[in-house]
Amino acid sequence: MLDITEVVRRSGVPASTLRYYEEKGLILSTGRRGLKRIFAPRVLDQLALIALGRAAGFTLDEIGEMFDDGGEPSIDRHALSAKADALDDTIRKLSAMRDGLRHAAKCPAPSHLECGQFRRLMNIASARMKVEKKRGVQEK
Amino acid sequence: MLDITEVVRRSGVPASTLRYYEEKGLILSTGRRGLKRIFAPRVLDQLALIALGRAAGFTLDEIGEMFDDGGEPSIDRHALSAKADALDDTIRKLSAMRDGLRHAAKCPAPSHLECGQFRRLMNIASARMKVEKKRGVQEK
DNA sequence: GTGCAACTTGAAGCTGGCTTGAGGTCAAGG
DNA sequence: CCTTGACCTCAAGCCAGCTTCAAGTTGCAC
Repeated sequence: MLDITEVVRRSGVPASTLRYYEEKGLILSTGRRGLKRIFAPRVLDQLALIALGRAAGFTLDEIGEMFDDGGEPSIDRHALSAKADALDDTIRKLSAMRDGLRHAAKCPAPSHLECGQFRRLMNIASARMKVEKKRGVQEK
Repeated sequence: MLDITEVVRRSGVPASTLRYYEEKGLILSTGRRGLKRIFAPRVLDQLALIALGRAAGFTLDEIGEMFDDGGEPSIDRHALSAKADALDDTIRKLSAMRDGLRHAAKCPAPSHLECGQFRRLMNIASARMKVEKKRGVQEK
């Protein structure tokens, strides 16, 4: 049994986040010592799985559905495939974008606007904007 | 010269967004007809460029720095390369994630937790979480 | 038994990129 | 001249995923 401090130390997840996850029903504390939450060691796996899900682009709500009533992971393999496909899609778009950026970086045209490839890229991006409702990729 | 309705129609960007961009200094209206904003046709290129930048993961502030005082694009080629590299990095991570998901989807282990590859993936994801301050990928 | 650091709670705040709403103004059509 | 309705402004709201804050408890060391 681990107290919250120990979970923070071993998972790297801040206490505030642990409380938030518990409130959301993603993890469960098994009791208290005084006020302090006590967690079963299993929570470390659950947190790793949450991290994985987040990295793969699942929302917390979606991740919540990946645990059964007992807190054991029971992941729909279809959902995994679907997410893999979605990732593939994202990857393709980002690759096109990367190639365009790379071209623009070394393109000899005086202004990027005079570069055909750059204009094509712009048009793709703005056409996507017209069609897509909401989709974002952040890179910090 | 285009009024805002025309810009909306031709760019697909909502009027509220145009006003927001103008407020942020990303685009400039060249005057008014009554109350209505009037834009130079150039704004369509600017909007396409903004869409491109957004799709490539630039923030609006970063995109703002890509226009010179006159509103002409003057993009630092180094910044483009750097962004391309960042995209590459993201693409690599997403690819690893996709492969892991795909494996998990067809892995015969009774629980994903018993699958070595899945656990490795989980560990990578949670290790990243410990190290990284803020990085996100949204899909859908 | 007392101090105090570390925990607790609930609510509010933050970031980015917009959207929405209330209330106001104006040009054009009838 | 008057209505209509598309635009305007400014402020507030929304989303996810947290973080931060103020105020309240607590276990443990002394």
